Amino acid sequence: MAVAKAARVSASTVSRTYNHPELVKASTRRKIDNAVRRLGYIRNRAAQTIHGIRSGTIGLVVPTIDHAIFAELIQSFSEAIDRFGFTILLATHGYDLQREYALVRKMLEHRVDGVALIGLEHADETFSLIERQAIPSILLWNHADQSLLPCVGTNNFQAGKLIGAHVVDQGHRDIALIFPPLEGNDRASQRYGGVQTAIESAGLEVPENWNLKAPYSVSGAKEAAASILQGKRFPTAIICGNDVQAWGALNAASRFGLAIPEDISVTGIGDFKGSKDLEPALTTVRIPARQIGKQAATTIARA
Amino acid sequence: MAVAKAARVSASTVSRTYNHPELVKASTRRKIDNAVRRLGYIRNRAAQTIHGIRSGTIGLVVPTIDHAIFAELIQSFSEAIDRFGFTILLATHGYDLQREYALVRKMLEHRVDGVALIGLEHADETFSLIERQAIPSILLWNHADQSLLPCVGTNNFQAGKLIGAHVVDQGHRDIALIFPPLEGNDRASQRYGGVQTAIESAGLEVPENWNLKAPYSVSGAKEAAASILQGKRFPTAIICGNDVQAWGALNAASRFGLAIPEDISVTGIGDFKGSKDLEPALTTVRIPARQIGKQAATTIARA
DNA sequence: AATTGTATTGCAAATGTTTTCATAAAATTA
DNA sequence: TAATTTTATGAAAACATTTGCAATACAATT
Repeated sequence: MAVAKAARVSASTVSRTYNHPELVKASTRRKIDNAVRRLGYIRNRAAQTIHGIRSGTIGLVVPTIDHAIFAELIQSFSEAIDRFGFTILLATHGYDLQREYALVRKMLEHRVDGVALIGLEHADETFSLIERQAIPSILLWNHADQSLLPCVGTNNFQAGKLIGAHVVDQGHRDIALIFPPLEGNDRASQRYGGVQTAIESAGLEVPENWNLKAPYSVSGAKEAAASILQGKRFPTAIICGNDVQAWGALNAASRFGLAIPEDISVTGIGDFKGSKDLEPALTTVRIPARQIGKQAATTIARA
Repeated sequence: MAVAKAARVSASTVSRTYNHPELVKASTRRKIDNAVRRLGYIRNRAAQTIHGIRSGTIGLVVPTIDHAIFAELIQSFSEAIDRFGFTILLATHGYDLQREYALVRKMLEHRVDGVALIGLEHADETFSLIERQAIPSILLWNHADQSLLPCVGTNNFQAGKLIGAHVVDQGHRDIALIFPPLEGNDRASQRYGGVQTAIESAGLEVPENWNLKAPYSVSGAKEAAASILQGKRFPTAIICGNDVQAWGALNAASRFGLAIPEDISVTGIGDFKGSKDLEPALTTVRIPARQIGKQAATTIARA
């Protein structure tokens, strides 16, 4: 190796200077340091990794980053994992669980020291892959006691039920729903289930044309809400699957000149950082993204 | 190697099955395939990397992810780079350029095939490191002709000047500014410079107590705006350094019962996806995050 | 001066893969 | 059938590093 040559020592000694400096004489260390600096040498982790030494990376595979939903989570996960000396290998699958499988495979090719995925629902191959490779893993954002793999997150069914019950308790009888597409998204599915459960157990029902699926974006939800508000009959409450869509609905209500919460109530479910500052205020269930990220990082780094 | 043993062939043949399958007999390939499946074998990229074969990773170092500013950029960059077969190694430095240097070093230890950074301003060591290691690099988000390294982004000075001139042209004379801290953030600095230039060249001046720096968050800006609006004299326009802060200012205005844009004008600079759907509408300069990400990915993948 | 102990370093093997070169086997041609 | 070409495979070196073991050097003790 070049540095060893330049410092006139063996490769072993260079290696030791990095990994067990106390075993090498101060003067030798200085020689090596100089050579390192002179040549601009940077250790090659790949070469370490094939020795079975950990790669120092954690694979993080998320559906998407740009909806601000996961951004906060990724940020806190990244910060926390960094403190353990790991770096994140990041990839997005766009709610396609087959792609997720392929991405996890790719992560394993890179010999990540662990994988973190969003949600509890994944392709069977993904589960068996993780199991066979015996790679530390963690599922984020959603929580269930009987999960196959370790998970940290909230119980989204409960969150949905909570918000549904809250709206019903406020006396609303005409309720509309705006949710994202549910396939491949167990978080949304469970929230939806929770909301429906709460509504049904109050003996209510959501009419077909008030039960909408809209794209996971402010504008998508705004359009959906507008289509509801255009009708001659109005709901008195719109329950949205998440804060981004709630924000869209809020904007639509403003556009129609409706006062919140006098004329209409809009609720979200809290995966959105800015929600607490919205005017008019949004009723929402907070989900502690930062805590989830931090806790997850700790769990997987210790594995 | 285990697979070679199990299939009773040499390691060379296994390698060829992956890289030059046409060179190996179909029957042998089948044997190897079976062994691979049976053992759940996954190629070790680290071992390839030490051969000088590319690692298939690009290092992306950003100030932060969770402000939704960069989320869209990261998303599009990630998608685009994925199409070239690369995976992202992601890290955040929290606007600390020394930390950024350390992170870039770490990326180089992992032998990334390229690095992408945010902004044009970086520690000298960072520049010399990139230069010495001759690693393909790209600077995102900001653009300048005389940049030391390749960059794709917008001219933030121009953006600032544009919005400043627009506000002045509308006849505003009492203008307040809310910007994020400028240290280590050349995007914000340049916008600020542009806005100030526009204001000064109209012969105007921003009073000290209307020229605020606030944290890069909705709530931070909301507070700052509130402190301005509490005074007995009001500005007729608030120019914010970015859309997140503009959103905060908007919320503050709503809280004070001010109508937009009749009573007060609020402008942002567009790094925020949902801005176009805000009610009341936000005046802003759009920055094409998706395009920047895509273009950057293409540039660096080709390098 | 001989012995023992300790501190420092190098050697060689190992890691998982790719690649070049050589060789063996099979197929083609004369 | 022999000679030649083609196809398929293996052996060995290379990549950058770590590590166990051996060797050397030096100091301390007897």
